[in-house]
Amino acid sequence: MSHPARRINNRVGPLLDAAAKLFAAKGYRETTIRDIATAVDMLPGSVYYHFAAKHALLLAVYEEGVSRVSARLDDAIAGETDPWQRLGKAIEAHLETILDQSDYASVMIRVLPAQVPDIESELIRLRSQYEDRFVKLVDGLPLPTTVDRRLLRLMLLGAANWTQIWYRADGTPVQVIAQSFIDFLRMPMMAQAETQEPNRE
Amino acid sequence: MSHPARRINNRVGPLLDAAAKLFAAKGYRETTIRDIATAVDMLPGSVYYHFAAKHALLLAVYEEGVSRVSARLDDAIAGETDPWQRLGKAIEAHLETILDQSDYASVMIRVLPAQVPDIESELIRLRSQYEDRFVKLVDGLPLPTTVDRRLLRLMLLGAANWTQIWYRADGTPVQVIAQSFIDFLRMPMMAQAETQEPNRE
Amino acid sequence: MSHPARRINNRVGPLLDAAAKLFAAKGYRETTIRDIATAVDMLPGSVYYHFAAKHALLLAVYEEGVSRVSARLDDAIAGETDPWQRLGKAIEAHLETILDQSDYASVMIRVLPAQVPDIESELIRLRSQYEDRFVKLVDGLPLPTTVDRRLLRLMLLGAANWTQIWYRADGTPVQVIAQSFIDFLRMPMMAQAETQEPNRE
Amino acid sequence: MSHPARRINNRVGPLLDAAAKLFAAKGYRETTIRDIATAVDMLPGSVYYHFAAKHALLLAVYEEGVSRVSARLDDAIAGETDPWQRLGKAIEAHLETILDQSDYASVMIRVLPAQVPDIESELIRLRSQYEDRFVKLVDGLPLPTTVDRRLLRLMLLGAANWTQIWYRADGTPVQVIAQSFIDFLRMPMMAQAETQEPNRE
DNA sequence: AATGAATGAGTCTTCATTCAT
DNA sequence: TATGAATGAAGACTCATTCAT
Repeated sequence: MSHPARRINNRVGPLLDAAAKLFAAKGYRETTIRDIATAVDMLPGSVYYHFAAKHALLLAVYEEGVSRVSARLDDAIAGETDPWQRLGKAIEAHLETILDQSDYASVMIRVLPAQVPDIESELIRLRSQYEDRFVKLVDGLPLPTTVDRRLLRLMLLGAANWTQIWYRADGTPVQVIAQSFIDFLRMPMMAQAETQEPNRE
Repeated sequence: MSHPARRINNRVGPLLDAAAKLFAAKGYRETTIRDIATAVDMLPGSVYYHFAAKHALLLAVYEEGVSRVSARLDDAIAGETDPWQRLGKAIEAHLETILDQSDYASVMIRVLPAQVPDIESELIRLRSQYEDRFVKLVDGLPLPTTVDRRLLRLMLLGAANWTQIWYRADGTPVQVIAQSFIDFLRMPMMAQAETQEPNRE
Repeated sequence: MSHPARRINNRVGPLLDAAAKLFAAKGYRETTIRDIATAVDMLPGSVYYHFAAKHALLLAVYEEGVSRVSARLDDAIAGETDPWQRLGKAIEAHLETILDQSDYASVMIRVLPAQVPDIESELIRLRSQYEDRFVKLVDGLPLPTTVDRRLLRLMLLGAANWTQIWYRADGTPVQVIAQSFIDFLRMPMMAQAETQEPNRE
Repeated sequence: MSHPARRINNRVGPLLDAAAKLFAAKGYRETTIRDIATAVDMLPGSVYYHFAAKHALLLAVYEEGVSRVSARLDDAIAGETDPWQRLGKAIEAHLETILDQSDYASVMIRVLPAQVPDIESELIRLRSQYEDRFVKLVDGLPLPTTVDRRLLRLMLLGAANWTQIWYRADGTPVQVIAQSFIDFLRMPMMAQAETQEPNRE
């Protein structure tokens, strides 16, 4: 009752949004507190009323980022039972979130924990909290025992994360990218290739 | 050969080496001119006798990086004729260079052109000059016509570049990583999986 | 009794207590309004409802400090008639108050008027209001006319105030320190020394 | 040969002088890097070419301060053999240095180690390095065994250091102050007082 | 009586860069 | 070739203070 409208007129939300957008677009070091403050029409010093340090802002963004991709991913695979379908949906959700839907999630991929020593361990923890989902997803795949599942996961996730470097919103749709990545792994390229180039051995 | 004048002055070499090592280890923004100068027992101001700006150092490193991976890659695929073998060797050379052998090449992967607006376009040009090799390599692959070769290349290269994030020198050997990446694409996982689940056709 | 209005509001007391404790422990500059507010479970802005400025808080603490040491001292010498005894008791009261019993009094010794230009003169006035007692005390001493009573007082008070720098609650008791200081002045050290080293001339 | 005139055009000297003067006059916290820089006609940032941090400046001042008072004191007592004479000369040297002759030495007395946590221990070490001289000086005194030499020293040094609070260059000369402090301790005040007021009871 | 939210002036510090020597 | 000494613009952060509610 004494704080009926705690959320009203809350500047923390916009502040985080601005931080997320800028961290995602320019990187952590390249973004200044002034940039963020200006974006929400504040003075630099005022930011410190809400966050004790620049890295506290990043941490909050990271947490929200993890929270969002995680939720999005869990949602996406909720209905699926086929292991490959599940992984496909997961990658699709991953890409959609980090490329299109959430600056928070983008930051989580773009900013490396090692760049912010003050909170490196927290950042690492948050990241793996999310990436663990892929461990399980890949573990669920019906694969020959010879396949190194860890490498498979790292390959897929690496490829997905690297899309941040080349993805353009006006190019190949995210869904196509995601589906292609999965297909590249599932489809027997060699076999097909051999069909193309009949063996004459 | 490509830098005849550079050999005349024996300080430029060490300077670039130091810059490459530091850019690779800490990143561009995180590395100061003083860091680099100190590493070669110079004073910050002295660096400017050799390079007009910090970004000129980066550019030189990038050039050398491209030069080195390119040479290494060309060398690696020189003897190979089989398209998949060629790509495999290329990825192996790529990974070996950026992970183990050359700080110059590491920088080329680690430092994003957009981080250095002053020379962004040159950096992009240098990158693609190298990556074009993979365009050709993937084009050379015997693939079903349905395969989007651009996406295939981006996936493979993305996965390869992202290894910088998780690779540890005392873990899985580079060659194994490279070969696995190729195998994941060539081998019909679905089919194999079905093999695992014996076909009752 | 001396602050009838102050009792009405029960927040001013704790506020001053906290300010006194912090000023005494860390110094004036080193203590922030937030430190003080936090100590009484308030917000920084709320402090300004009670005090117009940080230095107003200090002034109030100073006043209370002077009031406390003065009362304590007056009390201590009330029954004494022997001038040296009176001085001894005074020093003892002084030390007890500034070292052990009152953060308010500590502040009065620790914080120099010159550190707070806004209220420098008030602070000086308050200090001397207290120190004047020692002027009288020393004036009351039966001393050779050659003795510069001002210097004697300044020496004694200086020595007493400086105890703040080295005093530890678990070391020499305050009473012993006070008595020693007086004894050092009264006792004929030279003569005693000569007694110790009997002249055998 | 390559640095024949290393000391020529040296700004470190003036810089330290300015720092010492300002620290002595206003205190450590109250003095800004800008104050110091302005005093030597520099920009704030330039100070950092010579000293890595504000507290590094203070440390250098402290060291020089200790060095100066120590030398001055050692010099002053060099010729003296009588223990009280030696102590007297020492106090005189002490007071002259911290009151009149050296801002460096003043700082050493004025700025408390606890005010600068970063270098607190070094500051304490430097202080005691100097104060140890007084331990020896007081130990050398022919005193009744009942006298607590530690307290005697602390009293004397405390009184001396506190002169910084009240000393005015146009008042009692330093030599007189020093001599009086010693006399107060040596002379049998009680006895003299009794002489002055012969008991006729 | 107190709070939440800010302000703005100022703090120490960093760092790419310059330039006379 | 290189250095010593700076510059200046910017960076993160601090803190006493204000004020509408």
